[in-house]
Amino acid sequence: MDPIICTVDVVLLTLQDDALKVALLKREREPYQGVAALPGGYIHVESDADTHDAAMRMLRDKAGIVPPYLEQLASFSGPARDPRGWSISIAYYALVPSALISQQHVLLADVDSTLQLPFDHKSILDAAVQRLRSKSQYSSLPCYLAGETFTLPQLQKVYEVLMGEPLNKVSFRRKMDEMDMLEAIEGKMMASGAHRPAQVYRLKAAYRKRLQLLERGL
Amino acid sequence: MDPIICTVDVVLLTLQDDALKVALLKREREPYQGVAALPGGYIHVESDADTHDAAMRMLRDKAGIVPPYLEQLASFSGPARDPRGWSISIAYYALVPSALISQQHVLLADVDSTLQLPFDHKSILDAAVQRLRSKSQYSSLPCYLAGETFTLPQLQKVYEVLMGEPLNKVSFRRKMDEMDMLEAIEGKMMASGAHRPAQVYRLKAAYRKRLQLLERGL
DNA sequence: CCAATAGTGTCTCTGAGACATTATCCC
DNA sequence: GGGATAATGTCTCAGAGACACTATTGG
Repeated sequence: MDPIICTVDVVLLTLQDDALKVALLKREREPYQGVAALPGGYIHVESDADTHDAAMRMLRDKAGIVPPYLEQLASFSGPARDPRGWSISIAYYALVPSALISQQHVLLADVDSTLQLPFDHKSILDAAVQRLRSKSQYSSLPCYLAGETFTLPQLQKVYEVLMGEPLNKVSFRRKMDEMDMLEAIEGKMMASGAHRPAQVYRLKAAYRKRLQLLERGL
Repeated sequence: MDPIICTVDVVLLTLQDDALKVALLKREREPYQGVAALPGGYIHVESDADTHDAAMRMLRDKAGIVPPYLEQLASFSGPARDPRGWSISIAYYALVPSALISQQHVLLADVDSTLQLPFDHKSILDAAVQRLRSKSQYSSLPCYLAGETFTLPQLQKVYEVLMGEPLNKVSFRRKMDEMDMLEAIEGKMMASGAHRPAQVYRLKAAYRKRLQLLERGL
């Protein structure tokens, strides 16, 4: 029985200029050497505790990033997706604030542009974006794109970019309040022009490693 | 590099006696020969088009079932989950009306009982049940457990078993109406005692292979 | 006619959005 | 003070649940 090629690929997503971007790396080896692709590679049986661990390793080694959020997306398989033979890729997606990304290492591309990617990486990317947008509707997932501290108007903008539509300010604040996962940083305000500064918030410690779900969507 | 053991496992779920059950098979080979486990096996590189195809093959060959619904759940990996070595299992879950299951072939166990299962099959089962219950809140997924035709009271009961709580009859019917995916079978009623018989419905053709999602949960 | 369940009409209350008002900054 | 955005109060309308009532069967 031919061995199956087992790899892990990571869709690293961030927000830049009010748009959702994916981090791509030029491939160091064949196949598709030099082509921009999702960070990925072989599983290391000797050192990886599981595929999640392998995904963390790839982000650390190839992009220098320890993501605040990393979740398994799905696996992609078949004889044709990799020219080397029958393969399985366990795909993950990671969310990071853009401040964590050094653009020396990676290339950021708009997820909605008509990207050409090798293998079935376009399908993987599309699945990741769909998952993120879907979960954004009823969870605190977008907070991982917003950085450690943020104002409510900034967070609302993050949600709006992900959902692709403007949100009602009063309702948005009611929902954030209902989720009860943010804490105001006493006395810390953020000014951005000739107007009232906004209160700065952060995730409560209990929610920094865990999603908060909403009953009825955002 | 040691090859990675690649398998597919399927969580086959059905309703019986108003309870959610999982289909188990006695394992034919080592490891855990003779122990009840999730249907599963090696991927066949020569004949399987992908892991979904492999899952279908296992249900067909081992349980004689062609499921109306089969979805990838997640993959499970690591050095310890299989005594043979570092392994990956791509897990799927399938929904079938209990009428399709011949109990000669399989064993049905209550998913909420404290089952002992080999490998990490208990984790896989738990993940499948959680996914099913979660999706039941806002989709037509439970219809695949109800059989080809059913009455609204029957379908409501299916939803109630999955959600673990009684539902409001008026709201439930409003939602089913709003989803617009059922069609009454003209003149066909189902009587079940000394009372008014219920209208029999089926899924509209367009929804037999595709889920219908709700904006605001059921 | 009675018991039992199917199916529907309608009231109420919660909650989301729209709108308006106040607060607080820089110029 | 004026302009801009932050933050909050409040009105309205839609939708979900509660309740009640009608419909239709077997006994």
